Amino acid sequence: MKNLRVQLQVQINEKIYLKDPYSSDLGKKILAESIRLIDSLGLEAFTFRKLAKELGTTESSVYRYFENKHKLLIYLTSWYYGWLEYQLVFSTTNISSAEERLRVAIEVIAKGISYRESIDNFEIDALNRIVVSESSKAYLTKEVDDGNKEGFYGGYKRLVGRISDIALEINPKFENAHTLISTIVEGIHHQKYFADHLPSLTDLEGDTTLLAGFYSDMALAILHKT
Amino acid sequence: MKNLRVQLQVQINEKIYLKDPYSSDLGKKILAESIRLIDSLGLEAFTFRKLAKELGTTESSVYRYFENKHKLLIYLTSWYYGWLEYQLVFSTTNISSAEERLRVAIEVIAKGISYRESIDNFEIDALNRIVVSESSKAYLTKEVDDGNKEGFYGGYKRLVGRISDIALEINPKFENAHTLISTIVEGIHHQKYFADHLPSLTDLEGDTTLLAGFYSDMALAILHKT
DNA sequence: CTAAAATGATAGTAATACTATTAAAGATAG
DNA sequence: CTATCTTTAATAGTATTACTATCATTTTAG
Repeated sequence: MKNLRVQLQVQINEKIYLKDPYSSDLGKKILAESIRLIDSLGLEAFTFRKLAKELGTTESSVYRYFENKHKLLIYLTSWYYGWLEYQLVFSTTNISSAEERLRVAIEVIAKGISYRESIDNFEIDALNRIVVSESSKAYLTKEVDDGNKEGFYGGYKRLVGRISDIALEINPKFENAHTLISTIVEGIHHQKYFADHLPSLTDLEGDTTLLAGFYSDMALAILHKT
Repeated sequence: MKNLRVQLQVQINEKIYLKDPYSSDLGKKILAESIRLIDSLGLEAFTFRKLAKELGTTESSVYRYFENKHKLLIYLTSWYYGWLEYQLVFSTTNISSAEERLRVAIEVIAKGISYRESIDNFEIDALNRIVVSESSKAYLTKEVDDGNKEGFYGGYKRLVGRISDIALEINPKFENAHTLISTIVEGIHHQKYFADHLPSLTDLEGDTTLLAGFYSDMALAILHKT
């Protein structure tokens, strides 16, 4: 096993970008800095002009990589879900119990990406926060159907599909696996946001273990009931 | 009982608007037309200029009522949740079984507002769609904490609080009532959206009875398990 | 060393998100 | 019924956003 070096790369749908940001230095800097800026300004106040200024480059250079900030957001969330999928597969192989695998899967979603897992020097905490507070804007738009046809949401769908399969192992007759899992994934994000900003809408305080515990219990309760 | 006439009015936090849209004809037209326009253009492409044009009035007149389109969105969702709260109270009084009340409550959320209930001549279907696809943008913003301090999200919180109370009647020891209910309310909206736009993330096809059934079963499963 | 690719510099346009000012209409009170 | 107060309309203007285009310069790869 010596000298085993794995080049791990999240595969992103090519239609999301104009030019692969991983193909150049500037591209990678655009990703890293946009994570920092979107996190600090919020998606609405974030602009390519501000991004370019932070990077000491020009607007037109940024536009060479992404058509607009919405596509960039889709890129970032796709990257995130791609990474989580890897995380998920990695953490659940060799666990024979489907119930245990479901618990682990939900924990992965609740924990998000952690520092030691990340290869690129993105600010992972910031990316986690972006996913919590901005990711639903990636699909809550009038262009969702076109984007869906182009496969922009494939990463998210695959993740939900994979966990749904685990749920179906637990109860093959359960008819709402996708509904259940997408509810849980969205739920985790919303509860984290509520814990930080609208605490009367939640009982949790942002503790990811408790959060994962709640949703695991809920999933198992309904999977066993039906 | 003859001549019983009730003036039903949803109470809206005064800080949301600059001038009460219910206080004038133009104000009411702004509400009605903005519902139609936001539904057809989406929030991003919706502007006060376009709204004014549709109404045959001017931008500055619209700005006299609302500071910006975000506040207008908050107004519309507050109105919606205020109405739903009334709906909820009305539909659940005189039901002695807490379980049955929870089922009815979830059905109310899933069904949204229906035509015969509406007093103002808003396009109710359009408002229901706006809530599904735009309402989370009302709080997913950098200004959420200020807005929360001003009480902008009171309607939503009260609704969740009320249904949580029903859940607690069923199981007084349940510690995650708010988490459960806000998950369900958000879940209902997301599942409706997924059914229309990202069907592989759901198993339901937009049938509100099935949707309500799923979430009721889920709620009761976890309320009884714990 | 040269060609090709990538970036930088600069400019420009249409639309957005407002604010301000003044004129005209409508309602209301004495 | 007129004076006045409020509301709306008309017009203008500003800073910013969201791009697109062009061309010069630098970097990189063969």
